[in-house]
Amino acid sequence: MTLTVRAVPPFDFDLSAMIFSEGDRQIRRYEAGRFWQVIRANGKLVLITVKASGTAEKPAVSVEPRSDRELSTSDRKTVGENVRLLFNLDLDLKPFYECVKDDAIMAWLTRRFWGLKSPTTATVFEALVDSIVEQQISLNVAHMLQNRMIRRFGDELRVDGEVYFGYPTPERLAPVAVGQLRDCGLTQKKAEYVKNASRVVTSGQLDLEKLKAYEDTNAIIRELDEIRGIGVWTAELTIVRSMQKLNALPADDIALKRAIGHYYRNDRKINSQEARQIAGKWGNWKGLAGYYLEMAERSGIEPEASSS
DNA sequence: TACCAGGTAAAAA
DNA sequence: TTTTTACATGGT
Repeated sequence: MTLTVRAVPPFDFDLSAMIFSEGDRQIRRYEAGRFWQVIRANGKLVLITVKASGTAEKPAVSVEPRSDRELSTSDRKTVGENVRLLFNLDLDLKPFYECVKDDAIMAWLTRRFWGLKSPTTATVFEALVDSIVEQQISLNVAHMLQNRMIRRFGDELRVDGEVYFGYPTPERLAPVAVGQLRDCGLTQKKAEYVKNASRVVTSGQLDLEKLKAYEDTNAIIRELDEIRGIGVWTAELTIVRSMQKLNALPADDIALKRAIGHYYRNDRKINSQEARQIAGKWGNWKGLAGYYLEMAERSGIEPEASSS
């Protein structure tokens, strides 16, 4: 049973899913034109497999949901909504492209990555925990630790004899012993942060999903910042990843500074102030512009030398 | 081997 | 009030 999902053009599925091509096959991965991941639809675990055909200007996205339980019409509708969220399909890139057209570097990137949309996590909680884990250490190491956590505490779904893991819920993480999180490689402090953040959510003290509706991004940062272990950097990273608010940008981020310095300052090291200054040209699209830069660094592309 | 990697809170000055 | 330090782990 396959369902089709609407996507606002331009949208290049292959380009947008590329970020998941190194992923764990039992958790989340893009391979040979297919993306798959376990999500929750109305409490049911569902393995979704997403494919696309057509062009960036006329994209055709389809999803095949599979579960060990019967899926109702309502469940399938939820699956479609989740896919639109995961790949940010309702996002219109045109205003972003228009906004940065006078920035030569960013304009080049938008041509090169035409149709690239930044992904969104299924839940705000997932982005929050991932961001905590990513504090201070390299992404390679962070991904390893995250995968260990997901494999250890995530819900298992068996489909066609294969086992897949969904991201652990706050209910699952709140009661675990700090030592168990440390076994995954987290520091003592990070283990405490993750457990505490889970408790803040399960106790009802903070409704993370409700923060998405806030108009004021700074108000969200302030609320997240009150959670122990969450600073401005972690809050901003959580917002850009999970809330489809692409105006937030962690200007203190060491990788972002490296990328800006690389493309805008001839590979020179720059400070946070300089990063903010350059990012000023991106208006309300700082977060998405930062994503394009990150993708540029990953793919190792360079602007072609202008002929004279 | 030593140092760095998409920070943060707590201790020390 | 501002500056320094511990933190875990994999890559280089």
